[in-house]
Amino acid sequence: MKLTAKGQATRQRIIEGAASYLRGDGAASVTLDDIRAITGTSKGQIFHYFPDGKEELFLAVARFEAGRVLSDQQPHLSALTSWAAWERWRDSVVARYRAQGRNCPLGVLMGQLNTTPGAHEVIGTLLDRWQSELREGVAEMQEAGLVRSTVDADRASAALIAGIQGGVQVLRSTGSVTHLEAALDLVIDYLRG
Amino acid sequence: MKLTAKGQATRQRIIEGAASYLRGDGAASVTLDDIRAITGTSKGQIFHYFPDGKEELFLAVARFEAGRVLSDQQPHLSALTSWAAWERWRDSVVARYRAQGRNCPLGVLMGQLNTTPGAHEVIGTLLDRWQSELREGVAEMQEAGLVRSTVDADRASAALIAGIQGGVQVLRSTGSVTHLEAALDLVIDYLRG
DNA sequence: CGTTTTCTGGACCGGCGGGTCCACTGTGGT
DNA sequence: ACCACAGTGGACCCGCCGGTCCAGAAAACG
Repeated sequence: MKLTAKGQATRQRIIEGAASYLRGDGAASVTLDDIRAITGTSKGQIFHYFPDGKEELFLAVARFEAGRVLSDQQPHLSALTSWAAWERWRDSVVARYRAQGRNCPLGVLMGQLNTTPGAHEVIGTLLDRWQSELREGVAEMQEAGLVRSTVDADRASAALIAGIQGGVQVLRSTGSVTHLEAALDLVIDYLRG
Repeated sequence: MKLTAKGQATRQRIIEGAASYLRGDGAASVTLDDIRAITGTSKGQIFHYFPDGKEELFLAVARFEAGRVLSDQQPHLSALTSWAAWERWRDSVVARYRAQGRNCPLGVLMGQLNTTPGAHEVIGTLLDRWQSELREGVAEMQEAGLVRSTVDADRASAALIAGIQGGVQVLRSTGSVTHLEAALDLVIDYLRG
């Protein structure tokens, strides 16, 4: 499908409008009609830019949001070379999710995209990238002699990912970030030895 | 509402039938008609036993499943008094979720019950109970001198809960239990000092 | 027994929401 | 200027699904 500049802009407007809607309150479930209203478009346009309909659109939004998850942690995530940097990263993660509160755009999206292969792929890619940045950070700390070399960087980064995911999940049901903080702090303490 | 013995039995059949259906494959979303077919009942019965319809029924199923989550960890969960006991508990959790695989009944249920207060309450209660058993276990280990007293039992149990939740979430998207294992093992290592 | 209450089956309804269609309006290229 | 094709609006369709209703079977109760 050929897209002119105008077309590109509209397509992007749909994706970002949907994303920003999901970031707001009261977005337990989303319909194409919601998105149409919010983005000031029409059914025709939605199916013009996303011929496969809901799934294709929602996947695009999910990819967009997944990108934000990582970029919101920058520049800290890519430079975990000192304890101070780790702390800054930890704080940025907590701040981001505290601000997000109970509304988890990706969570809602995953709930709607009922376990389609594409949905798994988006989440899988996100977690992979995320974890390898963390693993890299741990490895660098080890090379600098700041983390004992007996620590398994793979396992530690996996535990961080799990802790964050779980912390966010708890945040979604209880509205509290204490679990997220506990998980992050405990793993960092573990790395400190 | 008065329920005869027969009525009780039917009601329970509906709940357990729905639960067992959710435990199986291909249950990305569930409709009342699915449940009707599976449990060999009729619309009339469903609304007879669950006058508030879908939400009431699904909450009942969620409570049932939440109970299973804890009872599946027994007797280990309530007797975390030695490192061997902790290992047995860890193994039982991993085994349970490995067997469950990608199908997370509670996860699906939460996806359908769109953030109703009742849903949060069920999850909140489950996590509270779970975490206090763990905190109790950590405290007992400290009293026995097996865990250093500087460890914050509250934080450690919160981190465990987060790690488990996140591990299960990763399992749901990737099909792998490595994150769950990493989180559990790292926290237990941390407790060991 | 009879009667009252519970239990069961299933036809039916209404609206919600994804998806289709088509006519109309730009816009870019030659 | 024209034409082909991208972009836009919105009416319309239809299957799904939660929920209603009622009639009849079956218990419980006196």
